[in-house]
Amino acid sequence: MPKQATPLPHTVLGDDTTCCPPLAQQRVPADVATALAPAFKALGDPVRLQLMSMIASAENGEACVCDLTPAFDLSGPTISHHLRTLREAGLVEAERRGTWVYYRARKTVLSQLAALLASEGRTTAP
Amino acid sequence: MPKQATPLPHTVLGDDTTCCPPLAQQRVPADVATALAPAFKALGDPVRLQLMSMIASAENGEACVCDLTPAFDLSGPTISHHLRTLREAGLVEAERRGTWVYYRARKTVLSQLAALLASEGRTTAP
DNA sequence: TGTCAACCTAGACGAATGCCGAAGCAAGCG
DNA sequence: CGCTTGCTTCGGCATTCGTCTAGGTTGACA
Repeated sequence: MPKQATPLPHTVLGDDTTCCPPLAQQRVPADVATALAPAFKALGDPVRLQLMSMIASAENGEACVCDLTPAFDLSGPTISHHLRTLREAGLVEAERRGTWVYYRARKTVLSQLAALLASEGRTTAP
Repeated sequence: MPKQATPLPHTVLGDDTTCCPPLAQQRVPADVATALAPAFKALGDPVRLQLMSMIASAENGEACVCDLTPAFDLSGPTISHHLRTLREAGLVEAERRGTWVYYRARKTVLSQLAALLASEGRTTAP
């Protein structure tokens, strides 16, 4: 019975992760770096960066794979593979509705990454 | 005399790149994605993410390699290779002063990446 | 000048990545 | 029921990546 109710077995990053003292303000510990690096790695490919943008900027916050795939000169399986990478990095989540699969951006995670890179957080508490 | 004053031949990203309508607000064009992806890829490794943080959060905004290397269980050349990757991604710049080499974070670039990931920019201009 | 220390470059090698075609599920439709 | 369409998974290559050891190159100092 390896079939269990494990809805999203991947998803390393949680929505509630309080992981975000700006990178330039406080040294990132090794374990945090290990947890966050996959997210940056997932964004470190032009195709995935575009996919991420297309999903995040889509109309209802979600995009159908059938709209994403024809935007590239790549095979369906390859796009699927990139989407899987984004999913496993915790950057998007997928949902099947009828025939089509929709991807939604996890904006909380994006915000965490943005906060980590931001130079000016609130540099000094008065 | 192939020795020329070529201080930083790599450095893809410029300080003045106006590359940053938030990813979730407007679809990232292919050429922009191609230009930015290497920066994210460079951050997509735990060691480099820590290096980046150590450099960016260092005292005078710069860190000596001699301080960075012993912080990891890795050989000197490996650290040097990671620093080179960060340098070629335009995230840091290096300078030799006497015996030691100092790395400085290019905070402008970091801010650009942060702005790209930020969900809330100023969503609608009134 | 010789020597030492700090750092980079060169070359090698196993592991991971990006890509594809083929095959497998899932939904819908005849 | 079977066929078609949408998407994923599987198995395979060629390429890139992370790491190492060995060998420079640069600067300081006796």
